[in-house]
Amino acid sequence: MWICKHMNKFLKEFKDRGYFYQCTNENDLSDLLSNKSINAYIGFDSTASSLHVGSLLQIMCLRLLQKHGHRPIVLLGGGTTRIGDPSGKEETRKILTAKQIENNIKNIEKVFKIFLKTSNPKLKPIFVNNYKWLGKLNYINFLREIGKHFTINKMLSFESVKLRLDREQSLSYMEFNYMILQAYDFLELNKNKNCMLQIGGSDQWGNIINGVELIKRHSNKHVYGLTTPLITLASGTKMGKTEKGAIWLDKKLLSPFNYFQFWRNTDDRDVVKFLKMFTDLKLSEIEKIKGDNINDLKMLLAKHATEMLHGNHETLKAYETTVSVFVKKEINNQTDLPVIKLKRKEIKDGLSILDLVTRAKLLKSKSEVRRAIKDKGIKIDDFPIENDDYLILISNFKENKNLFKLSHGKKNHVIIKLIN
RNA sequence: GGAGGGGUUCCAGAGCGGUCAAAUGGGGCGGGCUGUAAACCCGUUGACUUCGGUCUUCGAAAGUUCGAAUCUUUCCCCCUCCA
Repeated sequence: MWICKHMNKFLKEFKDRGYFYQCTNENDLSDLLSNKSINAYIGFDSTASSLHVGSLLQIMCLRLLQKHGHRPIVLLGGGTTRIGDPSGKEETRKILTAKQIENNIKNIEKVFKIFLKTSNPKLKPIFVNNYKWLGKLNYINFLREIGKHFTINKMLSFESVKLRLDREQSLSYMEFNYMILQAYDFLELNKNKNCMLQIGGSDQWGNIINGVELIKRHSNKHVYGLTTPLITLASGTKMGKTEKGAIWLDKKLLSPFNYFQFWRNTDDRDVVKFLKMFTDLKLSEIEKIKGDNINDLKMLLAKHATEMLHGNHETLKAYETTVSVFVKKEINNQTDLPVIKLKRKEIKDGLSILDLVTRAKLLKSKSEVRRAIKDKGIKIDDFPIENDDYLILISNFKENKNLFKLSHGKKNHVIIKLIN
């Protein structure tokens, strides 16, 4: 434990928060981080139009870096996304068009501008797109300058490659080159942005090492790699994707209320871990409160996590909606729940509950609604609908209230509002 | 190049001429218990329905048959073994 005394503060917190998986030359890295302010990068996939919580740990790493006076470089892979990383993938990925990728990058940048906002110009994130250099590569020069540093023997031994070969799944030459390109990215960032460290998920270890070694051979400089663990939930699934879809970090794709609910519904066993990982609460503080009521902790987690992404105002709304839906069981106009508007004339002769539930997107088909009704799973203001021939009428709207709550199960609610 | 095995509903995986919208398990969804947990228990899990049924699904196309996921032919794709 003698190392701890000297351990760099950033690294210490990195470990204490549970971000650490492995790193190259820890002692040297620790010294470097203590002695000066460095630039460090993480590459993000640009295959989707936004990021989801699966990338949040990485983002938090950059945030922590910034907090300790280092500057984050965000690499959005316009070049490598055109290739597709074979790591952890069983099949060749779909190739996106240049236009799609550019749009994705633009949208993803917004996420970082939120999480990495700072008033210190020296710590502002640097955004880079590797298409800028990868797109210009000259094949012959590249082979001579970079390719000579890679042996096929070694490349074949990488987990990502081995897996595909062992299973006799095809691995295209294009994908096989992915790791070289990522290594080249690091070299490029080292040369032009003085980047000394690459961080990534543990599945990126091989790719990161390649970069570290390439820089050593090519430029005779020492740089470092650091990886984070793959987070699996206590329930055993991967973080970020639920049955209902990905937990997007974009309110157009997932409302702040649903984002809040995602955190509120964290498994008991993960709560303290997530408080450390995904909030800015001090570790000493978390130690103090970790024995508190588990549901209070979940609310705290949800509040902090949502606030970081969606801001104060949206979080308050999400919080109040949560309280009104799950605690007070009342609804009001200031709700974050989706609102479906009904015109008076639409319900004059009655509107089928089947149509209303599908229109509210609580369920996809009328058959599903019928089944749900049989199971007592469709409720209006918490009273289960008994029959699937139920009709919505003006009388459903109580006096001096022009709305009611329509629910599927305990967690899916929609406000139905009467308009003229 | 030779020999064989297979593609089934979200996934795994039965079915091998009618009783098959298709066993079973997982997952999902709903209900119960609770704490908007976990575990457990129950129900449900193609679409439309006037609840009588109707329509679309078993790799693709064509065919045999009163009738096909099940048989035949062609095509596409996977896998195992031998060279």
